[in-house]
Amino acid sequence: MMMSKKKETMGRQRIPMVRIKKETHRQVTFSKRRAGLFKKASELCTLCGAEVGIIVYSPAKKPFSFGHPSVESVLDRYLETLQRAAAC
Amino acid sequence: MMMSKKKETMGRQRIPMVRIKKETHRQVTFSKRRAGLFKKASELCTLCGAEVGIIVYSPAKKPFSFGHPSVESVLDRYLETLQRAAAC
DNA sequence: AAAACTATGGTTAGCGG
DNA sequence: GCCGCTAACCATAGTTT
Repeated sequence: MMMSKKKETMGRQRIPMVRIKKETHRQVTFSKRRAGLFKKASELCTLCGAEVGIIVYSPAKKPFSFGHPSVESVLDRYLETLQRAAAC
Repeated sequence: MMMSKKKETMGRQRIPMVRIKKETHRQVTFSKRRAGLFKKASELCTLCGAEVGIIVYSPAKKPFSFGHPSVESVLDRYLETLQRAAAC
């Protein structure tokens, strides 16, 4: 319940850049920041014509991915590059 | 009455979310935003204990990568997952 | 658990060196 | 090209619904 009109929320607070201890809090932060990361990646693709592939494993080891034009195409290209380098 | 002092810079301006036309400008934005993306990824790893692998191809098709603990380990795990799914 | 909200920390566009 | 600067836009921590 809102008691005062001055400040409805505390706004964003600074958090120390270390592993978040509380499991539930860590999970919430993971969800929010994963969404933010994928949005940033999407903007990089749109603005600059970049191709991006991202794979993320959650603290619970669940996989999430982002790809433009697709994860597979970016991965394939990367693996090809590695093979070509190894062949030299 | 004194004239207000002119602002030294315009600060950050809003840019339309479409491909940047000017090549040099696009390259600068790519460099800045790629660094920002990798930093966000690094924070996600630290805060949440996530594992992240990112591959980016610049507009000039030059590859950049980020990985925690390493690109290879995240990629390997992802490819394993795909194989296991295909085997079912 | 997930979604909405909002103030504030953080990212970055535009310049200058 | 990269680095630093500033101001304004944007992401998100903390909170409520």
